[in-house]
Amino acid sequence: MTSAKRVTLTDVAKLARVDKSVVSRVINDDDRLVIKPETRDRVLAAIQELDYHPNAAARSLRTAQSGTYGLLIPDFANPIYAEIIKGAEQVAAARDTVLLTGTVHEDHPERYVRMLASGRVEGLLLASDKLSAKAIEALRHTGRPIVSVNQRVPGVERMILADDERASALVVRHLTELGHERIAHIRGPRNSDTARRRLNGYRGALRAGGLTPDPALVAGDGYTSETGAEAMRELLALPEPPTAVLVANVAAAVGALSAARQLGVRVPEDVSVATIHDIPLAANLAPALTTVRMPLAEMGRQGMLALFGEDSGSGRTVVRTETELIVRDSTSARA
Amino acid sequence: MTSAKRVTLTDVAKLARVDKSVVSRVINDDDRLVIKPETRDRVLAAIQELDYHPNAAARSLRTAQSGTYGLLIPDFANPIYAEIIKGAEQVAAARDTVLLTGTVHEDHPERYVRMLASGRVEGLLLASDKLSAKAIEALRHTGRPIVSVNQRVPGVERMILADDERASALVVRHLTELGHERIAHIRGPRNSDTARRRLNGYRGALRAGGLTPDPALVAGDGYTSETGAEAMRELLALPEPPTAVLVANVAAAVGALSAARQLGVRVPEDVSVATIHDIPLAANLAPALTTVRMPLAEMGRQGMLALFGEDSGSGRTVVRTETELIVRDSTSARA
DNA sequence: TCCCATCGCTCAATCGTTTGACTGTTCCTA
DNA sequence: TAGGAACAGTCAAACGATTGAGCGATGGGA
Repeated sequence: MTSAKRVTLTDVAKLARVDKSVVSRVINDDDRLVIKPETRDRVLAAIQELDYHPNAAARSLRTAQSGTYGLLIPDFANPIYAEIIKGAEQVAAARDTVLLTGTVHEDHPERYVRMLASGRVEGLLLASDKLSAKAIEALRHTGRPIVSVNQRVPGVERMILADDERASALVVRHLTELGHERIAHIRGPRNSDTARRRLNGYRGALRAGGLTPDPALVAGDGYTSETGAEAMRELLALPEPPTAVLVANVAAAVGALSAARQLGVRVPEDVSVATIHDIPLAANLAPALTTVRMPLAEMGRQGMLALFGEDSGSGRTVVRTETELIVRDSTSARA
Repeated sequence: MTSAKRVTLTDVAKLARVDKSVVSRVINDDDRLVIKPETRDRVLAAIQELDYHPNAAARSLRTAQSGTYGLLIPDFANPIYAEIIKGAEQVAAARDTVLLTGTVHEDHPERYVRMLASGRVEGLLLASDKLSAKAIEALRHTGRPIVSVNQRVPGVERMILADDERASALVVRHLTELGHERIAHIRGPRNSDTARRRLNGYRGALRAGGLTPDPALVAGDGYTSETGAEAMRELLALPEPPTAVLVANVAAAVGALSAARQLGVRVPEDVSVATIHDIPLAANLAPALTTVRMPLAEMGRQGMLALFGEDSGSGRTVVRTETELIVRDSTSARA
């Protein structure tokens, strides 16, 4: 009910019997301010008493800084973004800035341009590949810092990547150690940067293990359970089917598992399955999936740091820490 | 490279050879402005030419409106919030306002108070029960609109709820129709509003079906797979175990399923299992779970509308649309 | 004793928009 | 032909915080 109109700096100054500039400097710890302790106390008491909170708009207007950063993701339903968000939020909170997370709507790219251009957000973390080239150009044109996370985005100078090649390699090595030689790959979308890197890693690791990549053992073209199921059926229909499959992501792996089940092919007895991204779902499937944990939260963290210009290097950063193979029930020694 | 310092209304006004107030009124479609079409065209051309974007801070300062609303959730990793976010974002985008979604950190409730009090956000959608009573009181004290979604929050006047009682009832009816009579309930946390409502619905539906609720058949106290597994073990250890179980949420159901598997109890042959919230995971488990789809996106939508004051009623709103039983493989006729 | 430095503040301009009030033309109507 | 209405804008005061410059009083050193 205490619907006090609105408390401003002037109100506080009046109550504390000082100029509002003093209040402002006290709040902002301005070291050019020389002040008697008792005056400072009066100011602080007044702030307390009136429950004063600085107006964000006025502050932004004067300082040309909003203390807000944006994080663009394609879809909240995909749990890998939850991790990225967590890392980014952590850094934002520590820097006392606000993180504005939203999904990209392809139909309205100008929304994001406006947010940057109007000064509402100071910089953007791009974790989505759903933005068109011209939308990105428009974003870049605002002159505000933009950092991409988890994929290369043409035109964006700073990027934070996971070591997708190594993730694939970890799986392939695990499978070869189990005695597998016909190792297939269900790949992600052709236009996806991560999918390409995972494919590269798969091929490289095969060669490193003395095996020759067989083009017939690469199937699929998507990150959904439908494309995964379809690709699995293709592979299992081969004259000489694979004994193990590296699936590019968990959604596709879920599809692959159910396709195998429907065909009466047992996992891991008849075919081993492993995938990339250790989201909780992976552990709860039957059989529980062998996966590679990726440093998603760390990537969010580093992305945020790069936005602040607090990162070490320049250009591309590959986050290697935390990448780890998690062996569960979906892979076993070759029969 | 065109690093023009910063384009303001004054720049546009100069180029268009009018007063800046004219430009402002043109932009805001002020109907009190009378203007020659050719002048308006000059203004629009100047805006285009300079790529002018109104400064959000200045506008907020003057109008005392930020065009930003907050949505607080406990955890991005929980897919039910992805749905709520989707609905809320939709409305926000249609109203041309910005939605700021963030997770609640219990350690820093003043963060949210500050955001409201500083005028950064104009209102709050609360989808989290992680806020302490005094944090909520502090939020309320800002005098800004607050709407809770998916649960009752003491002190918050507007709330959007799903019909959790009915969801439980749908499952119980489905199970009785399959011939089950010993129907158990693995309940959610004691301090959770949704958990209580689901329990009530379960009891009510049993009675409506002519069955007497047996306290021994209610187990559990949590929404995690650990509590679900534990509760399932308890139930299966009963002298006369249930033939069907309604689990309060999917996470607990996942635990329940794996507990059953470990004990060699088959689902649905030996015991039927069903749960509430039709998230994608439910369809991908083995066996695929029978669930009740809840109107989460619709709740997000309505919550946002309530924030705008555009909702119909006052106080409590229960969203019934879209609630639907999805029968899959985890429930079958009693053996 | 005088001067200057330091202390402890105050003054006022400024950030970019919005908006109520106001001004100077035309034009129509009585 | 005077007077009011409609037209086509202009003026200037806000909104609330930040910040460089300024200014009187006190104290210390030469």
